[in-house]
Amino acid sequence: MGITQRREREKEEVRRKILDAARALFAREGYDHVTMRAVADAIEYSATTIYNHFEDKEDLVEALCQEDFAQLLAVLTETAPPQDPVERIRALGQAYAGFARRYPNHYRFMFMTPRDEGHQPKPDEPGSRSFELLRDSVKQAVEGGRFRNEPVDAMAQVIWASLHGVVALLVTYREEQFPCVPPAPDLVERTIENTLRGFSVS
Amino acid sequence: MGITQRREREKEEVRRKILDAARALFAREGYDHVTMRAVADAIEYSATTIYNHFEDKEDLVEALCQEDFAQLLAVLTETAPPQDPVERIRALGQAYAGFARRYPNHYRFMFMTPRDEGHQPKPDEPGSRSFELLRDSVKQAVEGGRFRNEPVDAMAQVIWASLHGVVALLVTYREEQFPCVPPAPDLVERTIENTLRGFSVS
DNA sequence: CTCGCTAAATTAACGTCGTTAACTCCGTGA
DNA sequence: TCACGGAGTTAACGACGTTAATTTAGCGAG
Repeated sequence: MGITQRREREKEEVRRKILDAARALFAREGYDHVTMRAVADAIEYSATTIYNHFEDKEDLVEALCQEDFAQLLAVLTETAPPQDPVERIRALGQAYAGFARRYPNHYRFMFMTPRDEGHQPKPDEPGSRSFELLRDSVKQAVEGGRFRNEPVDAMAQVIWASLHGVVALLVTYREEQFPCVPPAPDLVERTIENTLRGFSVS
Repeated sequence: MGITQRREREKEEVRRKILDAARALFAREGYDHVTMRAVADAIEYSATTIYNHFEDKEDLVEALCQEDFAQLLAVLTETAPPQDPVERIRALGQAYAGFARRYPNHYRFMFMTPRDEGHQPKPDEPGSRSFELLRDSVKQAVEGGRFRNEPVDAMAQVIWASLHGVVALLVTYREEQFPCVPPAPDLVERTIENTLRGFSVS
């Protein structure tokens, strides 16, 4: 009686194929330039088959996005985290920036594309978990007297925002497209350092 | 013999109508959701007329974008700039953030949309001029001993990046869509303050 | 006055996109 | 053996950006 199970497994395989093909195309071309037909072509199915596995294009990309958040969380946790909380925030920032620059199109959709109105992240989702990593480190930095005594959530958000800003610019603009002057080669590091310095007790 | 001049003036009027209608729609709906046909409908012309005035949709939005950069520059310069350089950076940041939050769809296209590969800003363009305002203030802050003695361009970029980060997040996500915790109500101010504090001499 | 030219505007159409409807095919269970 | 259900396909719809062909209007030259 494992028939329906085999059916489900086969269906899951096709779903995986779609997701993998979509991710490859998506990482190379970006959301707009990836068509449902192109994804279908890549796995040698007809375009309408995708609609047996996903509601629509947004649903497909949303599923992709969830996996990307999981991968980001993996990147943030895989390297042995330093004991020192400030050092750990530094490492988290570097890993975060590395992920963003390695997968700019994914980053664009994860953090630079408006979400559906109804959608809101649950506490156990990888996205929230990633932020918790940062928040916990900030909390420890405060408790250890390394950071100023300000609201932990707000400080974590400021750090995230500042870091997001620099990678968002680098993901969006080519070097020669920066206004006035090209980006400093160590702009990411400088932003991380300045943000940490701002919160550190002298 | 002012005939050709009148002709040009009339043509310019239509161009203005297109730009104004496009801006209104664009500010409300965002780039993707504004169609050439909708713009044409709004000014009661046929869609193809737009192509007598603009190369294509990207050219139209690019022209719009140039005007928006000019308006941003106006916003940044209209209020009397404080004498104190650090205070001036603060005021610039507040004005910049205010612009972004008042015109989120414009901000999205100005600073969050990849540019054509060939395009690169000229030094006298409003975009570059705006950045120069910030850079000059940073330079004065350094010379006045208010800021650390680090490369001025890099510091200005860090400030811009950090500020961009916070407004980009606020422009992209609704309050309930932030991971884990909703955004601190004064997140913009906190980000500005922390960034300035990071560069200030103790 | 009229003819022909120029240029702006329009209508019609093309190719592509996301998506839906109708149909085919096939393994399964009665 | 046969009806069922679901995965997959083909065909098609409506909307989009854009282009080609056509119309229209105003001006100068004969």
